[in-house]
Parts: sequence; C-alpha cells; structure tokens
Amino acid sequence: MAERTPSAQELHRRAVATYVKAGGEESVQRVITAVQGLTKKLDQWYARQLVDLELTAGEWAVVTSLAKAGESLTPTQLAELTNVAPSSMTHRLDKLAERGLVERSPDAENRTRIFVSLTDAGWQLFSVAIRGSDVVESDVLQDLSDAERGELARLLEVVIARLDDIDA
Amino acid sequence: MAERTPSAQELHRRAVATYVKAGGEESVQRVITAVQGLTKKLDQWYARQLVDLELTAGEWAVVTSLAKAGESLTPTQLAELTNVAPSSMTHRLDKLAERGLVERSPDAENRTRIFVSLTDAGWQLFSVAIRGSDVVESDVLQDLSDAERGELARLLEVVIARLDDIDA
DNA sequence: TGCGAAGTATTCGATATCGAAATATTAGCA
DNA sequence: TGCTAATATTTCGATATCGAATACTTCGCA
Repeated sequence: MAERTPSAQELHRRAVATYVKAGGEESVQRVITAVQGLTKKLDQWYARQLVDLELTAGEWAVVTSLAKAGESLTPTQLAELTNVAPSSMTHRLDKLAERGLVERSPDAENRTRIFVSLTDAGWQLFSVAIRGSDVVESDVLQDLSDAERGELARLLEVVIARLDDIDA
Repeated sequence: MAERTPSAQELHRRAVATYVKAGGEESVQRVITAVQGLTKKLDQWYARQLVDLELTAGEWAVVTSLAKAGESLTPTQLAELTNVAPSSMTHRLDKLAERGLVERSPDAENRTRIFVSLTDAGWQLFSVAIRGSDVVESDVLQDLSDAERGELARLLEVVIARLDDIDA
C-alpha cells in the first residue's frame, strides 16, 4: 500500500539537504531547489488542464511561445524556446496547423525561412487556457501579501537579468 | 540571418505583459513567469552538462529523485516524481541498471513491488554532477546578497508549504 | 476462508522525439 | 561573379514515451 507520498515541503527540505551534502552551497540550493520544485508542481497541474484542451505540453509550449513573442517565429526559434530538437518541431507544427491553431507562411526575403504564427483560433485557445491556469497560480501565491509578491518578483527579476551574461 | 534572440529579461517582460493582457493577474504572473523562465534556462544548461555524462534529462531525474529521497523508491513513485508514465519507467530503469547506476530489489513484504536504489556508482555520478551544476547555479544568483538569497528562499518556501493543500 | 476490487510492474502497438543526413537558400569573400 | 561555408527546414531510421491491456499480488470484507 506504500507509505504516503511526502509533502512538497518535506521533499524540498530533503532535496536541499542532499544537495548540500553532495557539495552544493546552501544559500544557492535553497533557492534553486525551490524554484524547480515549484515548476514541477505547476507542470503537473498544467498537464491536467491540457488534457481537456487535447493539447500536449509540447504543443502548449509552442502556443505560449508564439503568444509571448507577439510576433511570428521560425521553427528553429520555436525549437529553442521550447527545448526541443528542430526536427521535432516539424511534426508538432504539422499537427497544430492541421487543427488550425497555427499557420506557416513563407518569408519573402529569405526563402529558407518560414514564419509560424497563431491563428485567431490559436489566440482564443491561449486566452481560455491562461484564464484557467491563473486560478491555480493565484492559489499557489495566496499566502503571500502583495508586498511579498512584489519583493519575490523583484528578486527573481534580478536573477533573470543576469541569465544572458552566463553562457555568453 | 534572423534577428538576434531577445534577452531573457526582455522575454520575461513580454511574457508577463502577454499573460496580463490575456486575463492573468500581474502580481501572480510576474512571479510565476519568472520561476518558469529561470527553470527553463537552468534546464538548458543541465542538458549541456548531461551530454558529457551520457545521461538524458529523464535518466538524471531518476538519479536525483533517488538521491533526494534518501531511500529506495518504487518504479511508480519514480514515475510520479519525474512526471512520466509508469510504463516508461521500466525502460529507463533497464538502461540505468544496465549501466550499473541503479539496482532493483524485490520487496519481501509485498511481491507486487520492487525497490529501486542507487548503487555506489550512481551516488558517485550524482556527486560529480551536483558539483558541476552548483557552479552554474552560484553564477545565476551572483547578483543577490546573502540577505537577499535568504529572503528569496524564504518566500519561495512559503509558497511550497502551500502546494499540497491545493489539489487535495 | 473465499472472492471481487485495487494496486504494481510490465508488455505491446502507436506516436513523438532525437541526431544525422538531405535539400535548398543565402552570406561572405576572393 | 563564382565558390565555399553557414543557415534553415525537412526527411529518415532508431529510440523513448504514452495509454491500454496483461499478469500477478494484496487488500477489504462478507
């Protein structure tokens, strides 16, 4: 019957302890581990919502990438943004185009390139999904005051501002 | 030649704006988007490191799950922890066992169950990888003071403490 | 005790993903 | 201009993943 699954908090505690023991720095691991644990949990919830929309996580990643970019993107860019091999994007786009969520259009200036964009139906699906996930996300942050949310966002944004300087 | 890829900061700004426009709440989206953007970037770096270790991200997830748990886990538990179908775990464990990184042992008390644990070689690989990734992770947080790291960790841990109450 | 329901790992067929090769276009430069 | 290297997408064969079905064990309870 298996022992019950440990709480997320307990998992986090153990994870940090393990990483520190393995040679990681505690102040680093507390943050990184928490960020990853949170993402994993969110991903599980999204997966559940996506079933209703008959989308895979990978397809959803394409839709959000296009929505967030606010402009057309090439298959290669989409592959990078969604952490997938370029060759995999071909099939994903085939499926999404077949469902009428995205469309491919040739670049007149560079005929090796193709632009992918969201259709109206794609935008509509995006809006529906976002309003659904915002509910869960609000619940997740419910124990933080407005001031704390602002501070949390600020600190994370400091970290993000540094990201590009690292692998450069 | 494609326009250069926008900075992580710019991507974050746009993403938040898009989500807010689609009906999300700003204080929520600033945090959630930042967390996800950070994880995505980290995943890209890990992927690069894992190539050297000849491990896939999925295999690495199994190794870390076992290390963090600090005890044996069943294939089903590993599948849940790594967000993968139970049937997929069978093959992953086959490969990992073949390489001598994990081992399966029967549960004497429940013969439907199998316990998976890290071998010495598995632990060793884990340590090497952690020390490698800690370098990158430290770089990521380099713009935060010790106090800020502590505050960031504290806020994230408040959020984590709530996770289990949500889908319950 | 006996028996149906639930739990656990695996197998199996269909699909998705990967890395390398193929195809086509463009860029750089002598 | 002509030629090589770099880019961008797709195709292709091998592998990984998924969901459903299978085989087996244990649990709940009459």
